[in-house]
Amino acid sequence: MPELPEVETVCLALSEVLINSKVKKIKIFRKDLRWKMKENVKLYLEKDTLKKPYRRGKYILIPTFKKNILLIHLGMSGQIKIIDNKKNSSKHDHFKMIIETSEKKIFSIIYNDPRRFGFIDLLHKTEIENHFLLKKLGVEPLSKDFTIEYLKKKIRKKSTCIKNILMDQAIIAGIGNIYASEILFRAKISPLKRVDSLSQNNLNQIIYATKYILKDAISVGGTSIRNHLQPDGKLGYFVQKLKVYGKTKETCNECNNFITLKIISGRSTFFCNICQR
DNA sequence: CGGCATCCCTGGGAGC
DNA sequence: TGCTCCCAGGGATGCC
Repeated sequence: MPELPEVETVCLALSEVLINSKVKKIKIFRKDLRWKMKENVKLYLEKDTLKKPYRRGKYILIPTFKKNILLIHLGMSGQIKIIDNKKNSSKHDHFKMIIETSEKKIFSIIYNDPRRFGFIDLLHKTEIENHFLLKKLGVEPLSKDFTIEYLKKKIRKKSTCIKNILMDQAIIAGIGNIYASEILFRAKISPLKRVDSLSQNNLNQIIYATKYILKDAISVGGTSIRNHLQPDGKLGYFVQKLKVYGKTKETCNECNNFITLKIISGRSTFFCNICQR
């Protein structure tokens, strides 16, 4: 499921219950996710108290009072569930954290991931800068640092198409396959357009569209497709606002031309070949 | 170095 | 209904 807006939605939902919650118990059902989960996740986290979660790219980071950080990546199929403590665990629940909130309520936080492309890690606050996954990440697209100067610098000497740039986590952190298509439709630029042929105006359109689409998606709880739900079980309504993603049997709402599907770097890419140039 | 293919894993939907 | 095939929102790795 999870691109930046979905991960942000998860962070917001976790913030509601996690801040100042005490970790009563950790249960690890499976360690072999994308990388093997370390034993210290359980050792260090139990009895610690959690602080406000935040997001970096598609990673969720949950700091603790003992200056550790719980790092969660949802991969392709990972979900966080906030549920009643008494509920039985389901298939593909790999990690469970029982917490007691500052109001003495008990919840289970579940990490469920059928494909196990996700990852859970625990690191000390000081290790954040050098973490092998986090240190590669590019700019936050919703931050002030995502500027035309930044983008120009990053695409200099590159010849690949703009869609690959939007999806490159080392350049912009958090955009995945759905939002790359939606952003480029909004910007009216073809996903196939080589970055060395983009005008100043094109780059500005891309930056504007990126911020617009991501903010809009966050405001409605992300996109629910393929069973992905928000942590409280609610749907994310951006699925109703998708203009091109998965719409090959439908027409462009601007020009009535059928939406085109093309595989770019192995990923399905949707666009209107009339409106997007 | 850049760009692309391949691989990790399971489930759901399409098509027969 | 049941089987097979293909596809899936991520990202590291290895090859050219």
